[in-house]
Amino acid sequence: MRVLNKDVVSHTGKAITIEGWLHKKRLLGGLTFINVRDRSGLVQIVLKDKDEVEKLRGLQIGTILKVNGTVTEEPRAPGGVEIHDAKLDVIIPVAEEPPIEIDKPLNHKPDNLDTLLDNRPIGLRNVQETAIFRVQAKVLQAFRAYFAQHDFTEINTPKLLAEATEGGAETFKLDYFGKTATLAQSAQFYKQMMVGVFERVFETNPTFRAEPSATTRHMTEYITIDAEIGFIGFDELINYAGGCLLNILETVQKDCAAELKAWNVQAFVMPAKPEDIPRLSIHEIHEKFLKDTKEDHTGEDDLAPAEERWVCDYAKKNLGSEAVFVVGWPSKSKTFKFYHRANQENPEIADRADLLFCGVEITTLSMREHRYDRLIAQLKSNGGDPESPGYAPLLSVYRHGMPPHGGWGWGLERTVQKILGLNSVKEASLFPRDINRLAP
RNA sequence: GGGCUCGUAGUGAAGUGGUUAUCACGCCUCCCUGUCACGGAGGAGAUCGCCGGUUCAAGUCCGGUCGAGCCCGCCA
Repeated sequence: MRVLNKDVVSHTGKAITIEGWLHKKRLLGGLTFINVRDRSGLVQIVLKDKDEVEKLRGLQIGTILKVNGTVTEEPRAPGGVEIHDAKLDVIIPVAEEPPIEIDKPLNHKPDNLDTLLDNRPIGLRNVQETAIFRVQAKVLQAFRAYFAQHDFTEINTPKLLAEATEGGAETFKLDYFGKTATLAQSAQFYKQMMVGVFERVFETNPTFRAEPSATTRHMTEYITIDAEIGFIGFDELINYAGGCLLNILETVQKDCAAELKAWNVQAFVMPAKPEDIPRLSIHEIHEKFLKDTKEDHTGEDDLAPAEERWVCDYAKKNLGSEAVFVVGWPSKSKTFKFYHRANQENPEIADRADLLFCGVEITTLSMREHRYDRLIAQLKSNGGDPESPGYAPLLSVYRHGMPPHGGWGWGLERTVQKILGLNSVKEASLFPRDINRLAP
């Protein structure tokens, strides 16, 4: 009966069996320490018998071991217990040394990102790398818990599509039995259709963008947490997103203390709800801040990356928050999609907010235009053809009753990147895809 | 797509135009009974990304090429 490493401590004095990977050898002559890794962590084994030590000669980290021994209390051991009088059973011997170190923190300097990612299958065994993805799994759990608490239904929508209709991002095209298919750049239309069914839906879905972006915050494939909520107003939608972020941060801080410590993460500065800051006032105060430094370009319709970084820094120092909602997006702009809804009182402004966290946009949320006639008008003025078969499924649900609704697309890897303070979003993806990388 | 920077053992780094390219980790051999980045002695491992040029002499300078990183643009 196999005992997990994390449970070894509760078997003190007993003979047990553990199984796992050889993680570290330290030979001190008459005394040898080895660490064995399993899914629950590491445990230390003490070998005094020369024959047992000899079984490990020439064997590298990664060797699969079965170990029988007695759990012994030992203050000098990590965790206070270790395994004595061990008999080793080498299940799978490994002679090849790992291409990258797995028993001490890996180099995360941008210059070495390529090596880090090339050696990903083995490098991920490094406990500090593993920590990134334990946090990511926890963030996903926190999303699901939050959605469950608020009565959402989890859905899955197709990623192989006949044509791109949402506009904006470039799509990947591929041969589909002689026709051209595209990879989904968004679940937008499908989740709106599902509002007509479930009212509240969410999906954790892969998203594909054929943008030639080479930055620390872009990948060609990433995970979006899409949510769409019916019978809701703009303020309420913002509150849901703020509550969701707070829930994620609290969950991670509570359940991933060791992982955060491994990455030297300080406690988050986060109020119950992040402030709303109008986009134009960010331009204004940022320009004032820059004064005669003209290093940064201020975008007409969007925030420049430098402004996103700056406003989060500003909010942390002055507003007690590492997150802000940027509001006040123009409705007469290419950033205003045909399905967006303009503000009732001020039609020049969209009911849209971007959630910035630690200097990067992690979420875009907006109210959707739910009135059929206005939707058609906006589609036409954006150059879309309502007769196009790509729009037919979406438009049909509007004719059969769509409530006021809104939702968001939330970047999972960016969220984890910023929680852990990683340089690049690619470090928060197991096997990232970018304009140059399609493997491993 | 534009700009800038960088390519040196498996990994991370040093290297003023001048002997046999240096160091740390890892690996191999030996010593070592409380290590936990163990320690000590020795050893193997590099066509210095690639091609060409300048020079008596190139890891070093120049040009090209391939690869990577960062910023911008685009995008989320």
